Amino acid sequence: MNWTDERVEKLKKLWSEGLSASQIAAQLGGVSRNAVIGKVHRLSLPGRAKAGGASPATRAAKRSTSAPRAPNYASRVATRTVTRAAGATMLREEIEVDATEDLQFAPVRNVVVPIARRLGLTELTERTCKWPVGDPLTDEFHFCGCEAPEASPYCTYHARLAYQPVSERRKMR
DNA sequence: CCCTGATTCGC
DNA sequence: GCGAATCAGG
Repeated sequence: MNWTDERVEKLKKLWSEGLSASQIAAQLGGVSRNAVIGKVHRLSLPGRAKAGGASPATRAAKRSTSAPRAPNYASRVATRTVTRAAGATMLREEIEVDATEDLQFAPVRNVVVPIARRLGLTELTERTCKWPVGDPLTDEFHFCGCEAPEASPYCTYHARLAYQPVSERRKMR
């Protein structure tokens, strides 16, 4: 892919908004984060004040991170690790109870869905949960994005919903 | 290990 | 000019 005017402008915009190089690369498509960084240099755009970790976006996200923890969060996903407050896709973490799934599958009340990272299709990696959430036709659509065990497309919670052993189905009733 | 931006240098 | 490889860091 070559740097058309449109792509360069988008790059400038996103970069000035504080998105990371990899995020920008994902949105532009067809380029690596290195390509983005290289281009940023060539355009002699202002670099980040401090390299590494704390980008503006990161700080902003961290600030709004102290959301109230859901009441009985630990019921069956207690061992889930939810430490990933930062990442390539630095999107605000949200505690959310997925009402739809509860109504559809869960017989047990108060089962809290793990923190969704609200990832877009392009931000998924090998170890992010690919459980789709919401209507793909709306912009609310995203993926769970929680940490998934190696070789699994879903996090432990969603894997249960995806692959239901007969034994588990009985419990569901 | 995950990620970040910065730099270098062959193409 | 481009961007992969590498470096340096959280």
